[in-house]
Amino acid sequence: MSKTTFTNLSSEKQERFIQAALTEFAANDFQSASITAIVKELGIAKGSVYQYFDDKLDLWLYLKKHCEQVKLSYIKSIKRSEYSDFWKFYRAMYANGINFDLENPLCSQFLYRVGFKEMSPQVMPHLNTWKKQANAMFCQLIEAEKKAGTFNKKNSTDVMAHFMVTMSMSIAELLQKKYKVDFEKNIKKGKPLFGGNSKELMKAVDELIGLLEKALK
Amino acid sequence: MSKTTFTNLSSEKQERFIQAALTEFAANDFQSASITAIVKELGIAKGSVYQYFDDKLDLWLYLKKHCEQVKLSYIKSIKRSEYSDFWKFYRAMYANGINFDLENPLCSQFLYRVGFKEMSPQVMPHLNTWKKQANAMFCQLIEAEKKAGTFNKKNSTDVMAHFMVTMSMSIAELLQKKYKVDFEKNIKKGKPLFGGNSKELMKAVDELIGLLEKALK
DNA sequence: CCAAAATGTGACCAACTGGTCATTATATTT
DNA sequence: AAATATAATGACCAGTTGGTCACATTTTGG
Repeated sequence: MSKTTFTNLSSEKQERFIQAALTEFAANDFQSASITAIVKELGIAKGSVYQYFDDKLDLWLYLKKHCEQVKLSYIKSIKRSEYSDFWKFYRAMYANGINFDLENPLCSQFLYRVGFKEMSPQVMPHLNTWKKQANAMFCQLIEAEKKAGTFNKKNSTDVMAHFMVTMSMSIAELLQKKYKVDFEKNIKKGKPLFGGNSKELMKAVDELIGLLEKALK
Repeated sequence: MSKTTFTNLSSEKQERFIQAALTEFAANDFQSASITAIVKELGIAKGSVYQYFDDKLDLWLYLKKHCEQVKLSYIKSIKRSEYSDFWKFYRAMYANGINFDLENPLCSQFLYRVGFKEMSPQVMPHLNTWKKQANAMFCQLIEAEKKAGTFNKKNSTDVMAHFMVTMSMSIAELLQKKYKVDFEKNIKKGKPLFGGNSKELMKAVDELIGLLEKALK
């Protein structure tokens, strides 16, 4: 997971490298992402990449861990115990997730790829870790809510968890459809992923959460 | 869309070719799918492919249309008017969809890729056509149900449609999670996608539809 | 039976890929 | 200032790709 040569680099250089690599890996899947394209963009020699990382997979894993940590920093601050109602808690978590998207479009796009689109055989063994974690977390939450009586006990926990995880992550697509947000364009122009219309956006989110609520409680 | 040279081929040869191409394009995204691999598998010359199709994209588009037609043949037989209850109708449609999966694992896997995982820039303009159609169809259905009073009028049609389409298509993932069905393995072994446990499967489907029903009515 | 049309072929091409490594340049320490 | 350790380089490699085209083979119909 990244050689000392990379960690020894000045943090500016590291950041520049990460940005360039992320841009490439956010726009292409593992197989198609090109190391050559990254070094060309950075104006460095290809050999340098292999002074920093063992190989392409090593770089990918580093980027993945990096982005996951950034995302985690947005989410872990929200605690269930600080909210009276589960759905208020859920909504707060969601809002933070959107903040993450707005402030880290590249990370967001890359993780979207990793979580939803990636199927390259080389990385298959390293997928699902995040989704599995999210799923496990939701299962735990749901069990607790069942005990508290706010969730329907008749439905199996894993189906409910699947329901929530899927809908949570599908919001992006809804927004693309409903508001014709063009993520790719926004990324290329350096704009925030949602182009700025967060209010409209939260309305759609609210409606979707409302549906979830009706389904599960 | 495919040259006369291909349509002139005996239907056995056509079928063999389609199977081989589909196998490759079901297992790899557009960029990574290899024409060389297809001709090697078939034992024909690479030049032949370009006697049949203009280029890689032309072949892909042909496969897409082919699979969509096969899928459509399973779905179009189900008519809303023949069911008293929307959810019975929906369930019947879903059962037919699963039949399609069982009987055409390669088509199914390929369409799954096209609809969910594909992001190769070359094919981007040709994506979403199916999803858009599905979405439009659901919007129409929902509007009708709203008028009949069986769907909640307070929720916007497009959010509801998104809800249904997303959940419908996510079933595959749920089954992978819940029953640890390994699609890739089943495909390689020539088994049906779900390995045969259709009963267990329909139970999960029923539960999910139950959740949808609660959310929307 | 032969000519003409339709199919099939595979060596070949340019463009790319991830990865290597001997060499050079730059810091750091003695 | 010399010696050593660290970092950067880019020509080069073997392997891949989609696509071409002059040629060989087969099928067709007069």
